[in-house]
Amino acid sequence: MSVRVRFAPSPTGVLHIGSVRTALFNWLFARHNGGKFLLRIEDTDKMRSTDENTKLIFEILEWLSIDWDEEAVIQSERIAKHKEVAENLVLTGGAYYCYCSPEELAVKKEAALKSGKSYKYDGTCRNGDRIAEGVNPVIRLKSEITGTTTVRDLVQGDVTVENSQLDDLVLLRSDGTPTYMLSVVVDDHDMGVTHVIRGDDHLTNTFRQVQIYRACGWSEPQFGHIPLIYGPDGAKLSKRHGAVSAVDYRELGYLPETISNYLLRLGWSHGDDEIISQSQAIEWFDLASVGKSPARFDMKKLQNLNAHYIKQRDNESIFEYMQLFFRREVDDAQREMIMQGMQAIKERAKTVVDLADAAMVYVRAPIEYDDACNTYATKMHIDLLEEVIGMIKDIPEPIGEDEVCNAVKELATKNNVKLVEIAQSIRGALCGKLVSPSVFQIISIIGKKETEKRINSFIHEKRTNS
RNA sequence: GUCUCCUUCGUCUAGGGGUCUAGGACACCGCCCUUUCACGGCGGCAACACGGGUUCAAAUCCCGUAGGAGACGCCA
Repeated sequence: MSVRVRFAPSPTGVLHIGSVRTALFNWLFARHNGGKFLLRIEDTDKMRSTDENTKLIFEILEWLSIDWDEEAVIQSERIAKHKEVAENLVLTGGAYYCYCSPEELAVKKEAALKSGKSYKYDGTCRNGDRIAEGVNPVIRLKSEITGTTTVRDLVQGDVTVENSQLDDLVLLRSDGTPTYMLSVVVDDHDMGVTHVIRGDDHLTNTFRQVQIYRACGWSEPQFGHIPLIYGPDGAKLSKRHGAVSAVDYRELGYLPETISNYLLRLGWSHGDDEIISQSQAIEWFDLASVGKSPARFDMKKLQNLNAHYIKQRDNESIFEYMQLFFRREVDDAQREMIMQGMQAIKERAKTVVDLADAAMVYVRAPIEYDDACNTYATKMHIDLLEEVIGMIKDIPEPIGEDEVCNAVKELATKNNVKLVEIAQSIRGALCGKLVSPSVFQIISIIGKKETEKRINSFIHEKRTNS
């Protein structure tokens, strides 16, 4: 039987980075096994689901080159089917109507909590002999109360629980809508899902779901519960840890290949390999190598990987991506200059945002000067800059990097100062800060006129200030 | 509280009885390169949670303990 897996996100919030990993693992598993990767949007909570979130799910998957097979299933369109299954189950004796009101249940729950016991539905209506007038009943599963249930989990191994720990879960709410537990089982069955790979927060739900499969007389899929991603403090990754949505990472300037590679290595490994391409991932991926222990999200390692993939990308494609982060129009001439400086700025960038930022030195004069520049703006430096301007005038255009470099070195020797003194003051004048690619490279790219203009502005600014 | 799962450097991990004085990567520190910052190169620091077994031999197998996490909804 060929493999069919699914990714079933709920559009009640922005797609969590942990969900993205679940999608990735499912996709890799399907592609590795030559099976199908299906998508199902679990939008039954109409109050909290939004079209915007649904759109983002598609968008992020496409961004990560995670393609799905067949048409995405919209869960809310299948409610009638879920309902039918629940009602059939009542007919076959696998489920029953329960007339206990939420208020009654709340009282019992409170009492259980008070006496220090864990709450479980007590089965008041289980025999079907109780009907309360004027109450819309729910449908509950008549689950096994003796024996044990074992899930042979592909990641976690065999996990067994006493059936007495489980209670009769609600399948259909009093308003006639199906619960999550029912919907997942019915949909997975109807979609022919063979392997359910999801976060291990669902592991204990699995026992309940298995009971539903059995009550319906359906064969169960295989399960693989992968550990969740935690924040740096070891708790479930959440908003307070910073970026949690996949969209956030895109906006922070991370490349899709970075995200895939990083997420894959979180909890899964292939020997000592760190840099893994998508095709290698497909070739190597297996559930057996997924670790059982949860992994913490490490932003530093993500950045390092991103820096690696930025260097890997060709200039054209990275420029396209950078444009999302430019806060101004970039004309063809400017584009040309950025392209010339690309290699230099790629080496320094951790994110595409860094890259877009760094590219600005080729595009425009500094908007303001960092305080640090003052160290290289003493009278001596200003005088030296005057000389630099004179010196540059003598060099014919187009001005070469080595030429300026040699000329400035000569100037340094002549004035008996270290090269760093002149280079840094030029840097301050050209960039407004003391960190940038080679100043000689910048001069050769932006040209004589622009160099002169920027240095003059700097001199003017620093003279009037002092 | 009950149930379930987890536990190797700060972090991600390799390892599946002897090849482990525990390997790699990120981070950190130092040196080299150098006009700054990076990049790159070289080197360093740093871990088998604890306690009992089993065995000639345990990071590896078993049992406890401790710690952590998740699940216990008419949410998904």
